[in-house]
Amino acid sequence: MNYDQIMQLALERGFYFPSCEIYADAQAGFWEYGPSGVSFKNKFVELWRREFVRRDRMMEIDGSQIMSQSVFVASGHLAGFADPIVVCEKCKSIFRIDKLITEITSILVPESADLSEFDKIISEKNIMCPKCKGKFNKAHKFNMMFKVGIGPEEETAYLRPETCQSIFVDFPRLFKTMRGKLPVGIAQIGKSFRNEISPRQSLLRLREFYQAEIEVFCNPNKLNNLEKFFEVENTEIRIMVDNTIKIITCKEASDSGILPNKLVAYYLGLLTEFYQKTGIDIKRSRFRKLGDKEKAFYASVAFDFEVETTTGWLELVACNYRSDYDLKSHTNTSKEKFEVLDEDVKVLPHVFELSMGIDRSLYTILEHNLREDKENDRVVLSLKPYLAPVHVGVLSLVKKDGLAEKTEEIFSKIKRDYDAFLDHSGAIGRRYRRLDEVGAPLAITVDHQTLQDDTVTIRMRDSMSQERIKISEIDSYLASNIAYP
RNA sequence: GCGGAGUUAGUCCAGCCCGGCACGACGUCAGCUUCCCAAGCUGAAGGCCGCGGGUUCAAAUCCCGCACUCCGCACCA
Repeated sequence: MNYDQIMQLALERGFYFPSCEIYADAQAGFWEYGPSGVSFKNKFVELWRREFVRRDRMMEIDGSQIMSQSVFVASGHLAGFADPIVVCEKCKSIFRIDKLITEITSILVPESADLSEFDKIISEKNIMCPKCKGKFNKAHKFNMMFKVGIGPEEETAYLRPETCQSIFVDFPRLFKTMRGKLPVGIAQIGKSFRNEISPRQSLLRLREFYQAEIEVFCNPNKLNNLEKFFEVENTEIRIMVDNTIKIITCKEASDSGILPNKLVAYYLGLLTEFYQKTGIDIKRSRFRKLGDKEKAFYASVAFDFEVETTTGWLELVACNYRSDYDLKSHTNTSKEKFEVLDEDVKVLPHVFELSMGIDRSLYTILEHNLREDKENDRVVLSLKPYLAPVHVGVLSLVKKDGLAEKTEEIFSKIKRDYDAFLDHSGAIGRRYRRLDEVGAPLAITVDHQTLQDDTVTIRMRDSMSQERIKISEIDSYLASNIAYP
C-alpha cells in the first residue's frame, strides 16, 4: 500500500495525526500518536528491548531532553550541526552557500569552513542570487538545534538533537556504578529535536521525533575479539557492494573485509534479526556504506540501514563508527576522565552506534503490512501479533439473550493482560473488518453455543478461519499466540 | 526556504468560473431485523467551508496576506 493509504489509515484509525491541528498557527513537523499508534509503538519498543537491551545485556537509561550548552560545545553540534546559508537581499531567497559556490564556480568549500571564507569567495567570484541577480548578505549559520532559555535569566540550553549525548555524558558514572566491562552497550529511547528547514511526509521527517539509540563502548584493539559473535555468524545480512545488494553471512562479511570487523558485523546481524521480527519485508532492505561526503561529522565509518517504501529508499537506522570522537571531546571540555580499565589496561573506549528512527520504522512496518484483500472486500493490517495495537477483539454475536453479559464477563477476565477490545454493536462482519484494519490478529466471539457449553469461537485475522475453544483455555491460547518470538 | 498543486463533517469529495439556506458517499451512534464475515429498513449526530483581513445588501465562492498538506529542489533518523 502507498503513502496516502497509510496516511488515511493513520487518520481514521487513530495511529497518528497532526499536532495542534485545530489552530491555524500549528507548526509543521509535529505529529501526535493516537491510541492505536501508542499501543503499536509501545510493543515495537518492547521488541527492541528484547532484541537489543536484554539479548546483549545492555544498560538502558532515560536522559533529559534539555541539555546544557557545554554538552553541545563538546559534541560539536553547536559549530557543526548547522548549515552555512546566505540570504538574497533583494528577493529574500535562502541558499546553502557551500552548495551554491560549488555549483557556480566548481570550487569545493567544506561546509565547516570559516564564514569569512564564504564571504571572500562570494565577493571575489562576484556571486549573485541565481534567481534575481540580487546581492547576498553576509554568510551565517542556521543551527538545527532548538535553543531554550532556562529560568528567569534565560540561561542558554538546547533540546537535544540526538539522544546519545546523555549516554556519553553519563558514561563514566554508569561504567563505574553498573560494573561495566568492555564491550558494553548503553541504550536509550526518547525524543530528539531538530529544527528542520522543511519537515515533510508526516512521520518521515519530523522536528520532534523518537530515537532508539545504542552506543556500544568497545576496546579499539579488540574489535575482532568478540566471544558472542558466534550467535550471528550465520545470520544473513543484505549489504550494497558495488551498487548491488549482496546477501552474505555476518562471518563472510567480516572475514572478507566488506565490514571492517566482527563487532560491526555482530551488531548489523542483531539489527537484521530485529527487523525481521518487526515484519518489514527484509527483501526490500539493505545496508549501504556511506561515502565521506554523506557521513555525519562525527562518523569515521557509517552504514545506513535502508528500506524500500513507496516514497523511495528510507533510512531507518544510521550505524556509525564514532571512534573516540565523543569521549575525547567530552574529556577535553569537561576534564572528566573517560578512560576505563579493560583487562588491566587503561583504554579510552571507541563507540559504535545504532541510531534508529522509531517513527520511520513504525511507518515502514505499517506500509509493508497493510494489504487490500479484494476477494473478501476488506483492508487488513497484517501486523505481527505481538505488535498489534489490539491483541484481540471480544464480540457478542448478537446483543440479546444474555450474550452481551457473557461477553463482558470474558472481557473482564482478560483486559488487564491483553489489549482487548469489547464490541457489541452492528453486524458481526463489520466488527471483524474494523478489527482487521487496526491489525487485531484474533477475535473471540460469544454465540448461543457459549451459553450451553462454555466455548467460544476464535477468528483469525489473516485467514478469516475460525476454531472453537473452551473459555478456560482463552488465556493460554492468547498467551501462546501473541507471545514475542 | 523556493517553485508548482491543494485545504469543505472522522474519511473521500461536489459546489468556486457565474456571490444568494453547503451536496453526496463511506464511516459513526440509536432502534428494528439478522444469528459468523462491510446485507436491509428507520432515525440521529457531526461543518466558524484552513486562519486573518478586504470588497459587497450578501462570500465556501471575488481580492490580499499568512499557515498547513502534497509533489519537486536542498537537508536529515
